[in-house]
Amino acid sequence: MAQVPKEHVRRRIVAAAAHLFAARGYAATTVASVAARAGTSTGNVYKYFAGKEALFDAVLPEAFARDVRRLTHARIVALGSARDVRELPRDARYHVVAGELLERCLAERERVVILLARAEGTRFARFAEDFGRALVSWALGYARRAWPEVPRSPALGFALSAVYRGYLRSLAEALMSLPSRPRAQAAIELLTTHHQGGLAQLFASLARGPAPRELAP
Amino acid sequence: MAQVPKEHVRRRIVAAAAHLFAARGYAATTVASVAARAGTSTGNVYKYFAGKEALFDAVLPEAFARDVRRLTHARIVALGSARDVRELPRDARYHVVAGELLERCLAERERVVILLARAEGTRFARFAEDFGRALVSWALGYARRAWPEVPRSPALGFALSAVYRGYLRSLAEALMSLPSRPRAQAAIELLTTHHQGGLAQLFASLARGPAPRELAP
Amino acid sequence: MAQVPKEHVRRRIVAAAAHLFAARGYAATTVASVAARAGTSTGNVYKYFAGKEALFDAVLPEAFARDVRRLTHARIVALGSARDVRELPRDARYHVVAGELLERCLAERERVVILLARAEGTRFARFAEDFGRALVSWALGYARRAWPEVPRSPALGFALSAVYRGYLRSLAEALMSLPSRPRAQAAIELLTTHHQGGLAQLFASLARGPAPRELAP
Amino acid sequence: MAQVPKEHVRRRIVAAAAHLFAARGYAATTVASVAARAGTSTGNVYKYFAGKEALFDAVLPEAFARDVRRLTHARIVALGSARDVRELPRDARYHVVAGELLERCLAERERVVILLARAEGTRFARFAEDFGRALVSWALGYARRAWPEVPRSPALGFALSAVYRGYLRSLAEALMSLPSRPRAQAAIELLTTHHQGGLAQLFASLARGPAPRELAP
DNA sequence: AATGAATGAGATTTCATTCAT
DNA sequence: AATGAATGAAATCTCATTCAT
Repeated sequence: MAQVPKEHVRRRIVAAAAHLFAARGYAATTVASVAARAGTSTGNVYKYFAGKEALFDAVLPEAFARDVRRLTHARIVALGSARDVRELPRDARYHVVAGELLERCLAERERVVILLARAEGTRFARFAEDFGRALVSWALGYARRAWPEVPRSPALGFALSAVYRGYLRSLAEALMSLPSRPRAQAAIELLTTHHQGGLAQLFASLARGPAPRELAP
Repeated sequence: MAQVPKEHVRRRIVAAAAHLFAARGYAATTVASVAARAGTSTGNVYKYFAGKEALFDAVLPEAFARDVRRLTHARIVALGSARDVRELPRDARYHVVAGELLERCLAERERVVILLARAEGTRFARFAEDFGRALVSWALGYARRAWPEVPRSPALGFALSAVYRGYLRSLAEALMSLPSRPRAQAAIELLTTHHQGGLAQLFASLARGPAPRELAP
Repeated sequence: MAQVPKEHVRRRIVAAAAHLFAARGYAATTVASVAARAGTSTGNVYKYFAGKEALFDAVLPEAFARDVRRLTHARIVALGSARDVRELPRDARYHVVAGELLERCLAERERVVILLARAEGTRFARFAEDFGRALVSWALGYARRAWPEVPRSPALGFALSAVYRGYLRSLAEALMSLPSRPRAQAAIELLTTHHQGGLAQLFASLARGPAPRELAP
Repeated sequence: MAQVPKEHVRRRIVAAAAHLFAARGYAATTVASVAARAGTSTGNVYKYFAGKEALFDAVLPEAFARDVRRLTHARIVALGSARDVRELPRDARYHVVAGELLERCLAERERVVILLARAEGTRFARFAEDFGRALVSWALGYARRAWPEVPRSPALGFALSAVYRGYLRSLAEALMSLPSRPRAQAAIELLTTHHQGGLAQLFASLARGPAPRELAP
């Protein structure tokens, strides 16, 4: 047998990498610093991972990004397909981030942060941007049912995408900064309330009509 | 040899650096690329600036950050001190980013972007975070006058700070992505509407009272 | 102007690399050793070449390999198409390596050596082997006209290919070891005499012709 | 723990090393790959050998190189001391590589290959070159008896040495590439025929004897 | 004795900074 | 003042060698 159980070290390396990637970003994190934080040597990291990229893949597998996308889409569809927000189960109301998605976000904080805000230099560099755009198109579909008069414009397209990206980033940072689970969840609910209140106000002002009774997702 | 006025070259270097820092971030920008874009040589950059950090200081002087902070604070105070939003001059209504601050943002897009979103690796790395926190404390003071029942909680503190940072970031990205002045301004107005609508909704829900007639800054 | 003419340094680097690649092989040569021999620093080598591979390409461009192949083929065709060796011009007689090919070999000794014997780790790793096989097939075509009874066998195929590769290698080494041009040329002629005498003997013995009267050990 | 006889493991390690050194060369072979092929661990290799060099010594002991040298010399002396080639025993005739030497070559292919062609980076790096020179001096002695007019010249010295080295290398490659014993032996005979025919031709031409009637390309 | 994880020196490559011209 | 070649420190990655189990 070897002197330390392999799996133990591997986990320590992945944890160290996740922490540092989330804290400083992929590019600014050196393999040496990961090794140091994991309590091992630079060379040894390469016993477990083929290289820095492979280490990143272990921290943030493609499947994770897929899940985030899928779960988010599912939430939007669920919220949007309800004829009226009042039909939604009480605690799901207004919340894009709820259910399984919320669980994942809380359980895998660092991954969410990296995916949404620290992926510079990786294949997910554009994820937040692309995802923001996708969210906008999903959300616009829903919004048009409530406010059919909402016009199209480049500025609006940009603003919505920025708003969604900002929302996602905020979620990521909440997960990052609030180690206690209930606090993180509370913050997410506040952020979502803000996000949706903002969208409602935005669409209402564009439609020049009165604020709708029920809010956008 | 050449009697090119020093100031001319210096400005070209600063402009090139501002552009590249804003586009790729401080760390990812090489001095060589700045020199190339400025149409001069690497070595010559060091005739004008002591090093990469000094170049950054020239692009984004402490005074600029101070101005952003001061002008923003002034706006918040102005909005908050009005007994009623209806007292505000018409076109300033609801807008944190307006007046001189808006002018500066539009005129010096790149600096704002760098300050709020591309400062990784510089002494402003935490600016957005700290600034977000400051905005929160200013805004909370105002909010408490309108919704005295709003409780204090770490989650709320964090959420507000995140919301403000997200707002600032969105502004930065709007400035970055929309080169046309009217579009950038339109996007900023939409972002501000969203931001303030969101805050109103957030405070209202916390106060469990009805949404107020007039919105928070 | 810079402190040293660029072209001068570039040439020194290429020359140093050519020397070391030829002496120790590509893989065993470090960029640092090339830089040292060129009288410069490791980092500076990268001002002139994108990397070790690019440096190799500069030392041994694809075109050089193509020329060696083409000129050799042309010689074999020229020799083989003569109905009788006695028809060949006096000084071309017997010589695969003559004319332009000989010139290139003498003028670019190190490149020939690298191509034929020190290319491990580069895209020319298999050049000598492939080239040997090609030479065999060209030469066998000619040989069958002179000795139609020559049989086919794996051992013969292998032996011919080895003989040709050995011949090429010898040429390379002659070029390497004999700095004086007349000596190198003299050695090449001797090597060619040996090579061709050996082939004649080989084919003759296979054709069951008489063994020559005299034999060297 | 395990009471596997030490000698068994040792042999497996040496065999694995011999195979890999012959296939890829000393420098390109990693100790880990040797261990893997031997079905043991890297660490354990160091229980049997002080290091990579010691492992090489075990694969290719000085005695082996000495034997190759001695047996070859003996063959040359035997061939050279016969007043006439016709006095030699039939199957030894013309063959430098025959008898015990041939046996050793066939039985210990890998070692011969390493010694003659894959010793880059070891103390035998120059063996082939030195050995070629030695062969030349032995052979020249013999040749002068048959062709007393053969002149001395640096080019001739070099050419002979190259020819011998090429011959040795070819033998090594035949041993490498032809796993079947009869084929390897057949190839060796063909290579030897070529080698000796070439020498005869070479000496004859130097002695101003007539060119042979037929010539290969 | 055996394992394979761990180490650290060295290789390639990048880039802020310096320096000769 | 201007140039861009030169330098050297640091990052990624490999591998011979050591060591805890």
